[in-house]
Amino acid sequence: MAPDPGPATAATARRLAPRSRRGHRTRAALVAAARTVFERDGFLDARIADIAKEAGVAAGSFYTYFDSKEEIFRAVVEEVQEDMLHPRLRERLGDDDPLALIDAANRDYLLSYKRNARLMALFEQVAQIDDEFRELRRKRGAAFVRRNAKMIRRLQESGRADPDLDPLIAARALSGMVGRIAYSVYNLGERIPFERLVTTLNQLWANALKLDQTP
Amino acid sequence: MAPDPGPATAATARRLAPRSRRGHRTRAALVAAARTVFERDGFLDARIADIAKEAGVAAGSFYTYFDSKEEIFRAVVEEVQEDMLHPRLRERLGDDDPLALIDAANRDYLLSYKRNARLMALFEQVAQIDDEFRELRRKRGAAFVRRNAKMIRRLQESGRADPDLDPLIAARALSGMVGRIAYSVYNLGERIPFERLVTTLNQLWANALKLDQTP
Amino acid sequence: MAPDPGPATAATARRLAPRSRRGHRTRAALVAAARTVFERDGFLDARIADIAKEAGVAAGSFYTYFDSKEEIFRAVVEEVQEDMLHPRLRERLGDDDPLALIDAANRDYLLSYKRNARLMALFEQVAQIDDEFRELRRKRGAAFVRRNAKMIRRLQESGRADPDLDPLIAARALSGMVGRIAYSVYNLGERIPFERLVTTLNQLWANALKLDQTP
Amino acid sequence: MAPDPGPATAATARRLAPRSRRGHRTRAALVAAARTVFERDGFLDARIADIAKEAGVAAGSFYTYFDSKEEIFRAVVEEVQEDMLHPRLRERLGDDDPLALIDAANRDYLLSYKRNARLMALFEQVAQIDDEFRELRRKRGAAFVRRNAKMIRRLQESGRADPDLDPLIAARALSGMVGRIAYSVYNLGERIPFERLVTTLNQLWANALKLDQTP
DNA sequence: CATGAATGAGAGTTCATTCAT
DNA sequence: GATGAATGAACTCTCATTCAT
Repeated sequence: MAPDPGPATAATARRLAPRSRRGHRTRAALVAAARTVFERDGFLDARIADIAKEAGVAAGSFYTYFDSKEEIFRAVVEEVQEDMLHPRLRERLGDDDPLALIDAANRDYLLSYKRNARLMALFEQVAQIDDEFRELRRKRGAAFVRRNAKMIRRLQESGRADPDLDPLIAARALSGMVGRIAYSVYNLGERIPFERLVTTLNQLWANALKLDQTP
Repeated sequence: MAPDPGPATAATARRLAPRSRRGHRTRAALVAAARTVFERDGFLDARIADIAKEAGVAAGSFYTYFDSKEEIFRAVVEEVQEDMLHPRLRERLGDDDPLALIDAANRDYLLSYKRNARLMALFEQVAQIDDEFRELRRKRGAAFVRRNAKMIRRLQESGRADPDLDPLIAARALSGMVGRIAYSVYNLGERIPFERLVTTLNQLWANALKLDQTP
Repeated sequence: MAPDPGPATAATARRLAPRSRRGHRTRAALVAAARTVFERDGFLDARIADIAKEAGVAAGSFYTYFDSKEEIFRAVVEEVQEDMLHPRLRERLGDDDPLALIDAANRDYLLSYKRNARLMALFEQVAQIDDEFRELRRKRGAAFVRRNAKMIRRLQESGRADPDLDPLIAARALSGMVGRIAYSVYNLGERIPFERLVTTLNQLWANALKLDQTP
Repeated sequence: MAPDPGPATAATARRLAPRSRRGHRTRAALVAAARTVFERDGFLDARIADIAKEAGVAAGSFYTYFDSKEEIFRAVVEEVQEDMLHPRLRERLGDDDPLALIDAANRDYLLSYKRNARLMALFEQVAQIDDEFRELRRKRGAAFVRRNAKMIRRLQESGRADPDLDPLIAARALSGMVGRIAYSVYNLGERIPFERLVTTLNQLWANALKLDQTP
């Protein structure tokens, strides 16, 4: 399974939210432009002026809605949050078959990672630079890990998973495994066919937890 | 097991190497100062002037030996290479007990990561920014993965590991798992006691490969 | 006669042209300031910061309109182009009296050279340093030469000029003669009274072409 | 005829002249290297360090013999002086045939210019930058002009040249004509075959002075 | 609200010149 | 004399941010 992005961080908008319709349009244009520019140039090389130009507004207008590059980046990230929330997953949480659950989680995570690969790389980059985003990333990972740890613990309790494993560390390790390989494949360009990747990750999870040996 | 840093990258010094004893001292002072400043301020916030000042030389002297921050960073990384080479590992490559081998590899990797944690984080940061270092990191990882894939294949052939696993993908996933958790623990500050961590990783490897089911 | 500056080189402004009235004022102030500073300090010793200060703007504002010293120098030169275009000359091109034509050309050239002497010297200096301006100067000279060569050829055909002369080389030589002496007088300070200079150059042209011997 | 370089300017060596044989060798190597580097890179882009390297000596050694780039440039120029002095010309000064005299002067000048074209361009460049060299160039030209003016005056007195010409201005103009066209051909690359050039210049001189009409 | 020009601190970089060895 | 490393003043250029219109 994979990192849980957690609930969308409430945008503590430092600047006022737009009140007019025109304001909404401008703000939205800026956020869209920022995503384009960030994905094209990376966070560091993206200039405020470029974002404004891409949005078709004057440079100064940027500051009507955002205080800094970090702030608009947060807005961009928030826009993508929903897509990363794996809504289908929740429905299956009641599912009794751990293998099906693992498959769904891995599949969902990899698909949504693929859809937003460029942005995920950006997020990684910014997390290396900015404490706020590092913390944000940590929180997402932690939520993920918590959920997986809970699942492992439940499986151990019902005698379906290796009882010797430390459930929290295992959850961390296995979540990290999926997150890392997604990064390698969709951002560094390592070529692994999708089905093959999902299948292997499922096997590794199942084996690691000894799911099939303790019926 | 964990990423193999591979052989030390030859320093393609663009500026001339020092020819006098004094020059050697200055160059070394700069590299040491750079490590200090990078670890303190991060790569981006480190200024050439600060590195020079920390080394006790004039700002211009930096350019006697290096062309850029990237170049001195490379020199810093190269200095640490040796420590990351796990020399003990090779000796045990002939070892017949896969569990012992895995334990040694994980243990070595985590220890050397811990010793150079700050620098590893820096390396990660720079790899997110600079293509040259991204590629360097990729190469290290690939060497690691190759070695692990070979081991997995051998174990499969001798009937001691799950034959259904794709050895290359499994190697990638499991190597990534170790690398990622090392980063979490030693750079993001997730608290996991060392022995506990090693033991759990060993278990996860052993389970994932189904080492104990095919005697 | 003398070098033809040719049509004004279109300003391939690399930075954006000003869009507001204020912007126009600032840009114009910079160009004026540049001329002042260049004429005072020469091209090499002129610093961007001095030009900005002379224009009464911040140093950084220079880069709103120009990318380099070369570029603002081009703008300065272009501003002076018009004055160097000898508009009166064209009107007399139909003139039938070659002596009057030559007198007009020499007189016009020397007068406009005198008016812009400092700038002409600068232009010469920069042409010695920068290929773009060397080429620009070459083009101007060539246009001049072409025109004079055409005149010589016509005079030869109508039997009014020495038929033994190579018209192109003669045009080059005589054009160069005027250009060079203008430089000597107005930039190196060789003292020759204006009328005397014009008269002598006219005589030399007339004699060199043998105008008065072939009626 | 053409600019007279005048007598070699005494090198007011600011640094001591070399006393040892080794010193002589080093100094000579520096001057030779300087010529190479100047001709390759131009005066402005030539760095002291490059000259020293080209000479195969340490950067600091430069200052054992020269105080500045200007000073070593003067040494380079002085080395070439002799070649520019047209020794053959003097022998023919007694020659009675003005046409032969003019031909010899133009021919000699153009040939020596061609031989040292790159250096002449350099000299021109430096004269645009440095007052000392501007003055040096002016003096050379003046000597040339004086000699030609004297010749013109003599021809006028003996009734063999146009008596209406101002001899000094004519000398300046015609000397400049040759100097300028030599520059165009050998430094700007305007293509004129040598014999054609000499012949045309001779004709222009002869015509301009009306040599053949006043027997 | 939008505009787009102005600001100016701050970093990188060069290289002539000095000087201890 | 020769070496080559150290110096540091000087200058360019960038761009986030402000602000008058």
